Amino acid sequence: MPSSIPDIVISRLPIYLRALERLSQEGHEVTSSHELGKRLGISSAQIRKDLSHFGGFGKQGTGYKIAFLREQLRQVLKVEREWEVALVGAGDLGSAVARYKGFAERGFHIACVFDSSPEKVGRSIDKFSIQSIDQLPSIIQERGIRIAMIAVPAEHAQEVANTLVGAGVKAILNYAPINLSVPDDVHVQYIDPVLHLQRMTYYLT
Amino acid sequence: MPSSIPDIVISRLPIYLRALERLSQEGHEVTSSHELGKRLGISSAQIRKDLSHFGGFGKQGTGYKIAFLREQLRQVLKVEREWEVALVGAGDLGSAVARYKGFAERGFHIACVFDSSPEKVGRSIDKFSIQSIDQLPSIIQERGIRIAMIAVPAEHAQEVANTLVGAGVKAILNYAPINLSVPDDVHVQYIDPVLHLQRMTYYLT
DNA sequence: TAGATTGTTAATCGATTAACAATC
DNA sequence: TAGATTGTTAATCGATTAACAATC
Repeated sequence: MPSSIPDIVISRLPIYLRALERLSQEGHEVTSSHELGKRLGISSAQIRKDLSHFGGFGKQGTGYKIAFLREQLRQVLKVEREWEVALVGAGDLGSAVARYKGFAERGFHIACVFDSSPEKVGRSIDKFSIQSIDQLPSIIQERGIRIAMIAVPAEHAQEVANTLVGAGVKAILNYAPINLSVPDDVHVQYIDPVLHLQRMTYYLT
Repeated sequence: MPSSIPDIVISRLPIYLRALERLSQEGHEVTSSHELGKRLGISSAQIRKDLSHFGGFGKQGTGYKIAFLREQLRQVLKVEREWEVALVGAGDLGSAVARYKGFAERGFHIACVFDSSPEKVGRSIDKFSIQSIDQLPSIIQERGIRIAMIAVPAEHAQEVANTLVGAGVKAILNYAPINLSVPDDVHVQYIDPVLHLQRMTYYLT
């Protein structure tokens, strides 16, 4: 009954996964909820509780085998496979996103890049040829793409989201500094670095 | 007694502020907790409760004057002023961050850019001349910079953080996909777009 | 005035933590 | 075995929501 697992638990799993991959890189083979918690600033009880939603991955007395737990988390999160992602917006921000290597390195492949500006259509960013937004629905439907990133100005983000949803996209990473309205079965995550800075200035001085 | 205000309340204020600025742009002059909540997917009760920590900004029967509430929130968050920010890392990611116009537009000015690579030192990204990381402590201390962004590879992020903290930085926006250990009086926020994508794939299919 | 909406209190809900039996 | 650490239950803690008097 996956629907019974709180969103907040799901949201922490990628953090655990990232830490496990780092520990693995550093040559560790085994870890414990205590060690993991210390690294992440999270209580060991919370880590054990979160993991217990999906099964017993550890052994009393010894902890967790890193390679095993990592693989389990990858499967739970469905990131043991590769995903194709559509990118909308080929301005400064969209170009930077398209050039960022970190997505493909971690299993998210940019499959197509769209822009509404006729001057940009046909040009390339790295290996990506920019396509017209008019072609977005047919291309996304044909390739069965479920994930998209929005990197257009705030004033166009909602209409782009509507188009994406209409084309069957179920997960949107939104770089535009605006909240999107989408149906309940569509997931949205937001990236707005300025917002993060504004969350810290309150505490300064 | 600002210390009594929950972090989670502070973290929502920039979201409210962003929505208010948008409403203002769209020509609205007045709003209500209900309208704001509908836009943001947050209950009106929560918005009223959050705001009430800082004072009574609204009027019964009519709601909130957008310009006034916005100004109040800007002062609470200390973003009515301009802030200088240091950027560490001038690789692909750091260059993209340096070129991003959104920071300055919203009051966060990149004041200096550092890199450890001798080949990069002396070069420029846009108007920023890349400086040696060796000069970081003295420059940050002289200019009294309190906020920094880290855009270096994960394996160097912790040492960069240590240097920044030593130089007096109290707020760090970390683009490296790794958790940082810092003293209690230093605030850290994280940006890792892949992590956000991994938070959505769980729900797909 | 009547309708609308705030600010706030009390109730509910959910998440985190503490504690410990089980067991490696 | 003795020490360590899990998985889980119960207790605590904190955040969200509901409700409403106050009042514009």
